[in-house]
Amino acid sequence: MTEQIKPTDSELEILNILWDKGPSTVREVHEVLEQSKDAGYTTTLKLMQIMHEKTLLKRDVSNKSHVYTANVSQEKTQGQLVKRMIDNVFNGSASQLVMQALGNNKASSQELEEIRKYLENIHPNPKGS
Amino acid sequence: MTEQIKPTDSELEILNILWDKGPSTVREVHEVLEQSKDAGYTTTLKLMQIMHEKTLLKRDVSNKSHVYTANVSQEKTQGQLVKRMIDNVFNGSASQLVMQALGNNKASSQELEEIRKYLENIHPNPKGS
DNA sequence: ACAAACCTACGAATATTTTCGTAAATAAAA
DNA sequence: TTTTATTTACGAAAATATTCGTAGGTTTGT
Repeated sequence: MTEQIKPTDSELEILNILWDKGPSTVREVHEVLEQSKDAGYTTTLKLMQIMHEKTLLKRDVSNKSHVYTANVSQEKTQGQLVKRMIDNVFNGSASQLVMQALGNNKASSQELEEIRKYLENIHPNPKGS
Repeated sequence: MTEQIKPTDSELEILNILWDKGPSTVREVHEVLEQSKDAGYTTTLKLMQIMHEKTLLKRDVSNKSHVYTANVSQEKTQGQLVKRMIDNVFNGSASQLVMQALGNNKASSQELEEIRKYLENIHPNPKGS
């Protein structure tokens, strides 16, 4: 069994920023975070330190301002979160999750088109709709 | 804005049982729960009482053993959880979630077929571009 | 050199979630 | 009736997650 990645909501926010920006200092992460929520600087610092202890983040201590990097891939993390949702919320049915994600205008028509193409690749439609 | 349904993991387990079995007593829920985890009876009771306070559950007190029912629909709850995942994990892209859910053999070929049919039936509302 | 700004580490307060022991009431069994 | 089992209510412990103040060190600006 591969290790379970289970970031909390706050941790996920930080991972998102690091996946987006790449290696960053606490200050850099905090400045992005501030735009959407209000938390003190040391709160962000503490969170990232904890994430480092959990090995969710790597860090480079050679400079005064430590530089943190995500130590789990976005793909793999997304995969585990989706799998968990399929199991816990959709009783193991991936298709039910997909349909829920496609309903209610959650996806634009452009996105729907993307998905159609993707589907044809992994499961070509013999009739060619 | 509609009320936010945000069940915890434990609460979701209970909701799943109630959605599946319909109105049930604490004992009935607990017996199902026991099969997959080990927790004491009063733990289940307390959880369901809290869920009732939060109005996640309704209850009928006319008998000695109270009968609980889910007070949120499975559809709506699933929808909100999926939307939250799209926002927090996939930066708002439903298609990315879908592709993640379809990759890595998370869906059987039968499921893929279901999804393909579902997609053909969708009449996309052109709001995104 | 001195002060101001910045950074980390640490500990602890808060908040939330999960767990369960115990007491009181009711029902069932003996 | 007396005992045993079942159920609720309550409170609080335990576990986890989030927040922040403060101290001490380093760098930067004057």
